[in-house]
This record gives sequence, structure tokens and C-alpha cells, in this order.
Amino acid sequence: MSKELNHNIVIALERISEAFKALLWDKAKLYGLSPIQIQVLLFIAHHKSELCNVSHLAKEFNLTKPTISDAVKALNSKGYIEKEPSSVDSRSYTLLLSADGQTLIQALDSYSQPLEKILGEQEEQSLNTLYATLTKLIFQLNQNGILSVQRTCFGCKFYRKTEDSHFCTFLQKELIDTEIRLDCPEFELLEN
Amino acid sequence: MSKELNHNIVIALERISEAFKALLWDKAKLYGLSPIQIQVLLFIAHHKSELCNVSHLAKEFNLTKPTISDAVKALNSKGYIEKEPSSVDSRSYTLLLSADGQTLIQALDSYSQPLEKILGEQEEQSLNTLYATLTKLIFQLNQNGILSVQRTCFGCKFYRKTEDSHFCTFLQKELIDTEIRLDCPEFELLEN
DNA sequence: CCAGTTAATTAGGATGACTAACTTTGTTGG
DNA sequence: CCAACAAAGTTAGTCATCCTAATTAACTGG
Repeated sequence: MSKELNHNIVIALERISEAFKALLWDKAKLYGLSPIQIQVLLFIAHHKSELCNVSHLAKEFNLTKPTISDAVKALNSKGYIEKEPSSVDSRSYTLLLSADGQTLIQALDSYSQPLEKILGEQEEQSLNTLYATLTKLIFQLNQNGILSVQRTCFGCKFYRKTEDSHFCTFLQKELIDTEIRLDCPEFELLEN
Repeated sequence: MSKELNHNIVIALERISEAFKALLWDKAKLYGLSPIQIQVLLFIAHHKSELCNVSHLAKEFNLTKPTISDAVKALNSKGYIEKEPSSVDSRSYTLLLSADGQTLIQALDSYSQPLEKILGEQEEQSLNTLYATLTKLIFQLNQNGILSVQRTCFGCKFYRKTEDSHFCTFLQKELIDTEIRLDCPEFELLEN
């Protein structure tokens, strides 16, 4: 009965979510930050400035704007981020890491290291399949509105499906399964 | 470079964690419960009574006992659970679903349904591999102390590895990859 | 039988996260 | 071109989360 396998996979993914939560809390306690503050810092460190504002962060983490606004205020008063007024919309501003923030990121980035280490011990073929399946899953989570933010190849206007592979019309390059991106900086939403 | 793939997998798993968080919140708002209250109810509904006490729940969800104690108090005053004194330890008690609680579970159990539906659309072979990889990952997360609670076959005293498969000395039965359990009721910790 | 441990709770506090309402700025349609 | 609506961010107020520290009661082992 395949239904049962699907349910078991859900349980597996739930447990892994629990692991992320635990790892994030460890770092949070270590540096006197809250989990959401860490997530905000990491996001700012790894995304282009257009995405680093209160409204976008709220969508990204499925939280309300006041919640993010509070976290940003806390990070600002702790001196880890700075606000730079947006040139196109005077109501808005872009969040940047301060020098202290950049130093801190070195330490925070390692929060997923235990998991990466464990992944490193698995067979390469399993990992390839794992990634291919997860990317498809995430795209479907986007399509179903469960994850509101998307930056995956499958939802991008530059993506073309080929017979048994993928092609990006921006990079002008064929992509194999493991080159599919979840968080592409060139992403532009495919309109229907 | 395989390191990059591992990092991408981490990002994928993070996004899926985000999806769980979102699904849980949806149900929480719908029924006037908190996410942790829902997790506690679901746990009680699906585990044998020995595991349904404050101390174990705290370990299970990586929270402190006072936090669980509060959630239990709230669930109790809302009439969804009942406390039954333990027969072996008079300080402790077992948590049970009330009649109302059982009705509620019908609705809560479906929280992961969107995900299961999406899984149903994937190829069977991918799902088999996915599950096999995830079970190994979770066992390693246990071994590394990131997940404190374990009930997986790989850490159980009844588990034996065979050449290319698995054997359970409790069930007296060979297990294929997809029969490996994450949450076996017969689990007993393998001592070293 | 007493020292140490464990189960659960209480108290107190920081933070998380929400809704509602507000200010300011952008956008748009008549 | 301006009224009306929408959007970015904040403030205020509330409640739940989750922590640490301390407490009570009960079990356990030398």
C-alpha cells in the first residue's frame, strides 16, 4: 500500500524539521538571538538587496509584517544590520549587514554543518535522487500555495523542459537534475 | 563539487520545514490552538500510553518540561485531554484524549494531507529512494545527538543488518528499505 | 535510611506573534 | 489630476511560547 509510504515520508520530513528547529535554537542561545533573528540575518547575508525588506521577509517566513518589523528592530539595536532607504520607494528600505553582522554570519552559517556532514556520509547516487525529488516537491508546494515564495527553476520564465533534462534560457545552458536551483538569483516568475 | 549539492539539499529541507510550520499554523488558527498544542494532541493520538507524559513529550519536541506542562494545562482546560495517574509512579500521569479530543484528531490528522497528496504524484521509485535516504539520515541525526528521541529500526535491539536488506528479530521477518520504521511501537534501545 | 535523582509544577520574565489601527507614500481610474 | 484605493512599515495592545530557577513530592540505590 503506497499510501502508507507517503505517510511515513511525511513523518520522516517532520522529524527532520524538528532537527532544524533544534539546531537553530542551539545557535540562538549561543549568541543571544532568537531563531527568527538568525533566520533574518542568514537571509540577508545570502540574498540580493531587492529581497531584503520587511515585506518580503514576512512572506518568506510566513510571518506578519509586525513580527518581522520587531525582529529587525532588535537586530538593528544590537548593531548587526543597517537600514538603507530604497531609491525607488521612499516608504521602504533595504536591510544590510553591518560589519559586526558580517562577522556573526561566519558563526551562524555553520548551523547546518552537522546535517551537511551527515549528508556527506551518504552514497552520491542517493543524494542525487534525494535532491531531484525534493526540488519537485518544493515546486509543488509552491504551486499549491503552501509555500508562498518561490525562486525555483520550475516556476521561472527562463526554464524549459527538455526530453529527459532541463534548459535555462538565461544561462543558455542545459541543467541536470542536481543543477536545478531552489533559490536562483536570476529567478523571474513565469506568468500564466 | 559534491559539497555544494549537500548544501542545496539542506536548503531544500529547510524549505520543507517551512511548509510544515505553515501547515501547522493554518490548523492552529482554525481550531484556536497553538502549534505545540496540536503536536501534543497528535502525538498522544498515535503513541502508546507509556510515552504520553510530560517528560517524554519534552524530549520528543526539544522543549523544556514547563513548556509542555503549560501546553498540557491548556489542552486539559479546553477539555481535549485527560490525566490518568500512572500505576507505577505516583508523581507521573498518562495523557489520554477525551471524547472531544478524539473528534478533534480527525480534523488535525489531515494537516499533512496536502503534502501526502503531492507525494502521491511522484514516481514510486523516487519515493522508495527518498524514504530509504531519509531513514538513514534520521538515524544519523539520532546518533549525533541532534534528535534526542529515537524509535527507528536502526537503533533498535531487534534490528539485524543482512547483506542487502534488513531483519527484525521481534517480528521474525525480513524488512525491505520501505518497511524500516521511524516510530516503531516495539522499539527497544540497543545498548552498547 | 538518607542522598541523590526524577516528575511535574509554580513563578517570573523575555520574546514571539498576532490583530487592529495608523502614517506615509504609491498607483490608478474616472 | 485628484479621489480612492493599495502597499510599506510602524505602533499599540494582547496573549501564548518558552525559558531559567526554585519547589514539592516521590522514587532509587548504596
